[in-house]
Amino acid sequence: MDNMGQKGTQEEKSSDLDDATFVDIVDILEGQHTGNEVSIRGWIHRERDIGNMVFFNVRDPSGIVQVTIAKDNFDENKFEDIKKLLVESSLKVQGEVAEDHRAPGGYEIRASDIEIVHASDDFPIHKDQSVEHLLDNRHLWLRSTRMRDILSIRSTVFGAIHEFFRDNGYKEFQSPIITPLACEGGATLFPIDYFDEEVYLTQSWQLYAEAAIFGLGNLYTIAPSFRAEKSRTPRHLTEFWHAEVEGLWLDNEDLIELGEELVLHIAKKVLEENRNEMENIHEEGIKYLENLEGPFPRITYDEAIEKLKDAGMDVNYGDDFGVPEEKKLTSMFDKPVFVTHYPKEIKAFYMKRDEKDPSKVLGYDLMVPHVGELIGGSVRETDVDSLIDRLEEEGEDPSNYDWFLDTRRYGSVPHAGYGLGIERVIMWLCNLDHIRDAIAFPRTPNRCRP
RNA sequence: GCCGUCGUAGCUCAGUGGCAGAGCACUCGGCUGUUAACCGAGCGGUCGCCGGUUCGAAUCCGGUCGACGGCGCCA
Repeated sequence: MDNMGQKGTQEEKSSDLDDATFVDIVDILEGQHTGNEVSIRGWIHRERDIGNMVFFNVRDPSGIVQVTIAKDNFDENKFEDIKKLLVESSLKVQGEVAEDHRAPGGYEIRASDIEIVHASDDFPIHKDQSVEHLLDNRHLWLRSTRMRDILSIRSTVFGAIHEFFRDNGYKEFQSPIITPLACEGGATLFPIDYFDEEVYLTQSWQLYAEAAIFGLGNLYTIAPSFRAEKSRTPRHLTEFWHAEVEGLWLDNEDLIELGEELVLHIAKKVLEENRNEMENIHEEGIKYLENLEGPFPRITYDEAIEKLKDAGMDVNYGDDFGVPEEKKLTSMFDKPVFVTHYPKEIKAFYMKRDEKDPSKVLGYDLMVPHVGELIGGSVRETDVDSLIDRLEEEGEDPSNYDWFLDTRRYGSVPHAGYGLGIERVIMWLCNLDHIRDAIAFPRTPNRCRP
């Protein structure tokens, strides 16, 4: 750096921008710097040139403020260079902050000095944008205030999950991503070539966690899960972030409470940390979250079927709920709803049967409007012979699960756990039309780039 | 996997059998208070691809590829 070329040296001499202290734009908009000389750095969000004056809306990660550049304050060449800048050019600006009703946001910086950091090429995203174009240019669309807001909320959600489980004595445990095992019965796996052996990307951390709790105790994770299903819906990703938990000695009621408390904690943290983002993304959601408290309603599968029949829907005992059923059911409650005690035939092999009614399993789905299933959880089957029977019913070869079955051969104990789809939580909080906006670089059946 | 819609300029779209168009972006010119500024000019095309019908195809027909929307499957 001390070996810079001669070009521009004179300019740097007259500029304080190289060793300036930069302020966040949000603080200017909150009136903290009014009347003061400040420096900011960021990107040109919009640009208007009216001849002898130029207006930039400059964005940094905290906000957007108008910068006014009057020709009189700059030498002619510099002013011409500034006029030529395109949207998304990066720059440093020094100037006085003024409150002015003509400026968007009510404040502006009257520039006394500008350093062009990089003059942008013609930015591919303009005012007319199709879904396809924005997805093709996702790496650039991440600069939008919309994606910034959603991904800020996402960051809070991840933090809240870690905080909740750690505060409740759960340890973080990592399972392998590469695995020879299926886990969820129906879901399809992505095969990978592991030195000429076909193995898979994991669908779930659960089976490995069930082995680890016997030593470590209660566990959780946040990890990606992969599903090779060509699901063309607004609620599915092929790669999604999965919060999973496995706890010793838990029964179904404990597990319901653990799910409810997690969801309430996430909602509380987002309200605390992302009020501004929520106002931009889903203002009505703020009131909903403020009023959200436990307990959430709990109904059994049988009750759900009855309610749907009473509402005139054509459903029969034994059916799993499709989109129309989920919509109807969730619309009957003003909070997330737990549906418990599903028939064993429509649930995974590892779920424990209810002793009071062995046709049902001890587990639940937590459902919310617009998104569907947020959490799926269950008490785990602890009897090795029952597990083998269920695996055979699913057409699986129990010998592939031998190490897992060992967890039931050596001091088996009651335990339970659930999985939460984090993008679905974000979709619910932000009222997103599509789950792909809940993640920076979504992976769907038709798209795995950029 | 099934059903549907759409592929024309960098972007958003119009054109439905007879000269390839508009708005925005970009370039140039004008403008000292703009608000995704405005005014004038310019630049910009393998009409997704392959084949067929026709004197003539962006347009009609067959196929194919891609994207998007909905269902199913699941978190």
